[in-house]
Parts: sequence; structure tokens; C-alpha cells
Amino acid sequence: MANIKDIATKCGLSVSTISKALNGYTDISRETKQKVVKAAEECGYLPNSMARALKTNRTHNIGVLFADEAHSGLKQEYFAAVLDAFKVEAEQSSYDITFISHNMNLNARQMTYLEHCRYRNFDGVCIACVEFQKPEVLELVNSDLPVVTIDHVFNNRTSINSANVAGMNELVRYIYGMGHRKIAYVHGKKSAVTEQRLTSFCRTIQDLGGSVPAEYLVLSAYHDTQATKAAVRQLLALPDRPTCIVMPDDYSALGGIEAVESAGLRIPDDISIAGYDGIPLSQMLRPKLTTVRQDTERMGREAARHLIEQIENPLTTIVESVTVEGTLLPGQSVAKVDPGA
Amino acid sequence: MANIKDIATKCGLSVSTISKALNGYTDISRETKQKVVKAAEECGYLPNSMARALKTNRTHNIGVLFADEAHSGLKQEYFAAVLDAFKVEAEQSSYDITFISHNMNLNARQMTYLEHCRYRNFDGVCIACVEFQKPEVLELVNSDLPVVTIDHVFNNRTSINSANVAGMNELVRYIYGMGHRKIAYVHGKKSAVTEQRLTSFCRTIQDLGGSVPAEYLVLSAYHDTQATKAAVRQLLALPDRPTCIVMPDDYSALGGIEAVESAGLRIPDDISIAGYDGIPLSQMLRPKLTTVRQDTERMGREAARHLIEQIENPLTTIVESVTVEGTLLPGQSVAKVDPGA
DNA sequence: TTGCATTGCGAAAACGGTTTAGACATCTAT
DNA sequence: ATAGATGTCTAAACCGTTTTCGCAATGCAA
Repeated sequence: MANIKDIATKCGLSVSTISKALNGYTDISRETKQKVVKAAEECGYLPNSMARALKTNRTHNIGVLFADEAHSGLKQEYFAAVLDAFKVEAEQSSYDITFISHNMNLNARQMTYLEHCRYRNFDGVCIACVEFQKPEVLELVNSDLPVVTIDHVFNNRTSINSANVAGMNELVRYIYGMGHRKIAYVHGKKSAVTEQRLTSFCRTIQDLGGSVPAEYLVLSAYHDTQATKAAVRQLLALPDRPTCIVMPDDYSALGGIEAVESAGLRIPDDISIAGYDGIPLSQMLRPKLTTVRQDTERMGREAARHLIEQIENPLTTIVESVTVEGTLLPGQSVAKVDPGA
Repeated sequence: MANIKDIATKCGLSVSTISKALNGYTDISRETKQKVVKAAEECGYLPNSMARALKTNRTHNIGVLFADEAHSGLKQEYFAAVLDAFKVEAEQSSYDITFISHNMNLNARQMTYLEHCRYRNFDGVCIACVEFQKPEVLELVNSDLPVVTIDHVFNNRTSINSANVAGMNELVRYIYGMGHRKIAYVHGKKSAVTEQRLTSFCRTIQDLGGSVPAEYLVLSAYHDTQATKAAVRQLLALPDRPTCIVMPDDYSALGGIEAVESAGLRIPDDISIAGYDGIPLSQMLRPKLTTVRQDTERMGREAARHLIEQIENPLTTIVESVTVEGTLLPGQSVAKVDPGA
């Protein structure tokens, strides 16, 4: 509750001296500084971040956009893990994080994301798990705020990207190496991530000398067990059924697994299954899921590091796309089969 | 970027008039108000939350403490869901939410949670998923800030609590009703929640005329599949093995299930299993897990509602403990057995 | 006409800091 | 002795609001 003025009178010094003493200015003598620090400690003095921000135009607060109305990032293990790592790294540099929303109201209407960021004076913004093409998101991306995006590349913005192309390539090669030639892919809804995985999936198979029939590519949705269940059903009903199915992600793979099992098939004996994400759950399943672990820890930390770098050195930092490699988790859900079959 | 002064000169009015016009003061004529609102709109004016907070001592920002060094609430589906609901409700009342941490540094040392809250001028605080007895948490709880706690009761604070006693009672009665008489409980580490469930577990069995041998109560930890796996192993090795095991929570149940299956037993034919939480995952498992669904949606919303009520009506609001009922999800992991066996 | 509410607006003092420009004393070199 | 350099501190402006109080103009009743 004590403010800088209280300390000043207590020390018999001016307000400016207190401020300088506390902020490491060099034109304050050693003794004065010590006296001030001691007095501040005694009074339980805490600077007022609002007053400070008002004057300096820096809040040490980062806005994170981790959900729009469609998906809540918090409920998806992948994004929750990224956010968690982001938070840890940001806090280590003394930045707080606040959720961005557009539910704050301004007069009658609601604020856009950008307006919200301006209102709160965020020093920078991290965007993930949204539909990146929505005008409201674009407005934010094209603003003059420091921005880092996760899993989506804009040419004018730094982004942190999971290595989807390499990851899918590795996964497909593994599956191929196990002998599979009829591999289907139940993919998520259109997004940068989906496109990368999808093209990598197709190209890798082609590179290996195979081909992908159109009916082996089925649209589902991320994190949606029901949609994936339906998609897998559709695949199982095919006259020339695939021997292995790659799911949109580990969680929705549960839906796929259910479809497979309710069709009386066993994994991996009768049909093989692979996921994507490598969330802890995937390795708790039996059989352990064959999947690609995305390095959420590194993604979150890199995002925070790059954003803070951008905030603190706006002139010298350059736009870049960081790619974070994943790891193949072989699991046991893909069986060794005879390629000739 | 435009501020209130710009609007003032643009309108040929004073700064105070602009402020009043924009904030619904009644001593401003209808025409002036319209003129001001129009000008503000044209300039893309946004109030500066820092300046406003500095003056009014209200930030419209809520601090949430959802993790300490031990657990990160974000990574647990239960807490992530509660937080998500909290966020939605808070945003609807135009409150933002910011994570509380003690990693911000003040001079040389780190801020305590309370100091962080004061520094940021949070209007109120929501606490969950922490060790409630830690001095640093207590300091926050006993401060003069509006506080709401989740799943822990302090006598001077409003709390939102999942109905653990009723939930466990219902679960045990269901299991008992299925014929089980040898029911074990692998429980989480000591906490208010654990104590409630544990006493409810024991009392219910006693009320039903049964008894709980000491070796049927095994300590594990929440959200820890390895610990739970070990605990279940221990139970399976017992000379008089239980016919049903209740797990700490749905997620750690995965560890229990693994222990059971790797012992060559089948669920529910050879042994029955129950969880707690009712997270979506539990119903994706085969067999579907018998569990108690906690109403995370309501818990989060109630927490936000009560906190905001407290913030906005500090004098009239009273301390209360809200209990949020859960729902038994019967699932198929508890088999019907012969009570005489 | 006078007196008194009422209405609509503005001046100015906060809120709690940061930061620039300069005051003043002391020291150093000439 | 003097000019400049150095070290330490202060005054004051400023950041963008809110809010109290005062004032002028108007309306209305007496």
C-alpha cells in the first residue's frame, strides 16, 4: 500500500531519487540506494504496474489467443501443453500472460481482438489454435504489435511450427517399412497443418513408389472422436480396405479405434492404426499408439523466447519461421505385414 | 491511439465532458453525448485501461492460480475444463484473466503470489489445483482481496466444491449394488478432496454393512499413471484380492488398467474398475469406465459468478460453500457379481 | 423583478509512477 | 583563482483517465 512518495518522505529524499534508486540508475550514491532499498523493504513497497505502464508504455504482459468460438485450446492436450510451456518461459522473463478475447465490451459493441490488445496494452501477442484466416485474426496479425504465431506461417510474422512435413514423412516411412502398402489418412479440417501433413503423406507414399487412391483420404476433424469414428467406418466399408489408417491426432484416434473394434477387428492384428501428437495418453493405450510426438515443450518455450526477443529488441529482430522437430513413437499399433498381401 | 484529449479538442469540449459522455454520466446533454460518441468512433478511440485502473483502482482483471510447481493445472483435463468455463463466464462480464505466478521478480527476490496480485492490481482471485496449506497460498487466502477457492474450503472464503461425498457415496452404492463386497480404493495424495472421498468411501461401505480392510486403501497420486499402476499391482498381489478397485481419477485409471491387464486379468470379467472425474476420455475407453462425472462447466461458471459478485458487491456478499453435484456414469467397467462369492 | 432549482459543462486535482533537464557542491587541471 | 568535469540529487512535466466542485445559463414560481 505504500507508494513511492511514502518512501520519499520516510527517507527524506525526493520522489525521483527513490524511483532512480529502485530502478538501477547510476547517478545515485551507494549509501542512498541502500537506504532506499531498505526503507522500501520495510514498508512492503510494491511498484504500481498501472502507473508504471501508463508512463513507460510497457506492461510486461503478453496476450495469448488460444481459442476462438469453435475450439477451446485449453481442452486440447496439445495446445494446453504448448501454453503451459509458453507460460513457464514467459514468467521466467517476468512477463505475465492474459487471455485475449473479444467479449470485452466497448460502448454497445464488442471489442475485436486487436482492440482488446490495445485496451490492455499488451507488449506482444501469441496466436495459436484459431482459424487464421478470419478477418479479426488477420487484423491482429497485421497490426504493429509484436506477434508470434504457432503452427501457421504468415510472411510478415515470426512463427513456431511443428515439423509436420518431416513428421508425417517419418511416420509414413515407418508404416511403409512395416510392409503396409494400403495406407489411408483420416485428416483434420483444412488448415496449414492439415495441408502440410496431407501433402507430405501423399508425396512420401509416391516417393516410395506407392499411390494413394482418393477414397483413402477422408475428411474428419481434429479432436473429434465422433467424426473420426464415422470416417474410419467409411474406410472399413471400402471394397479394398486399407491395412493401416493414420488418424488426425491421438485423441480422435480413440474414435477410430472404437470404430475398428466395433467392427470386430483387432489392432494391430487385423488392421493397423497410427496417431499424431504423442500426448501421454497415446502411450497409455494398449496397444501403445504408433504416433509422432510433437515437442510441445520446445514449441511453447521458443514461442515465448521469440516473442520476448521481438518485444525487447524491436529493431534488430527478424521475422523467421522456426521449425520444431518431432519424434516418432513406434508404439505397437502398427503391425508388420507382408507387402505382397 | 487517439486519447480522450484528442476527442476533446476535436469536439471543442473539455476532457471531463468527454469522459462523462463516454461513461454514461447524466449531466451531459443528449446531443453532446451523441457528438462525442460519434467522434470517438471515428477516431477509433479506445480507453486506456492503465490510466483508468490507476484512477479507479479497478482493473477488471482477475488473477487465477491454477498451478504451483508441483502440478500444472493446464495439463489436467479436469482443471483445464474448469478454467475454460471460468474464463467464458468471466469474459461475459467483461473481466479478463491473468495467471498468477511467483516468478515475477522484485529487486533481487521473487514476488509472492499476493505481491504479484497487488502489483497487478487484480480485482479478485481464483485459486485451484494448488497445495492449499502452503504459506504462500495462505497469505493470499487471508488477504483482503476477493477470493474464491475451488475444491477446498476455508472458513473465511467462498468456495466452489465438487460434491465428493455424495459422488463417492453414489459410486460405492452402485458398485455395491452390482454385488461387490470387496472394494478397494486407490486414493490420491492427502488433500481436502481426498479426505472427503476417502471418508465417504469408508462410511458408505460401513452404512451398507460392509467393512474396509486397511490393505484395501492404498495411497497413490492424482493424474499419475505410474503410481496408480504400482498401487494396483500391490492390490492384485493381496491374498484376498478385491473384486473392484476405485481409482484416484479417470486418467490415472489408465495406469490401473494397465496393471490389471498385464496381470492377465480382464475388465470387468475378472476384476472391476471405477474412476472419478468423468472426463471425455473415460467414455472413450473400452469398456467404458464406470465413474462420476464432475460438472466442470458449472464449477467454473459458479466460481466466476461468485467471485465477480464479491468484487462488485463487497459489502453485501456473504461467504458460502457452493457444492456442485456430479453424475454417476455407469459405464461397463464394473461387472455384476454374486455377493456371496 | 427577485430568488431558487435545475441543467450542462469545465477546471483542476488527483492516481503513482518515470524521466529529462538542470541545480549544486566538490574535485581536477590549468 | 578559475574553468570545466564529475557526482548526487531535485523539480517538474508527463502518461490518460476519473471525479469533485464550481459556475453560468436557463426555467420557473412568487
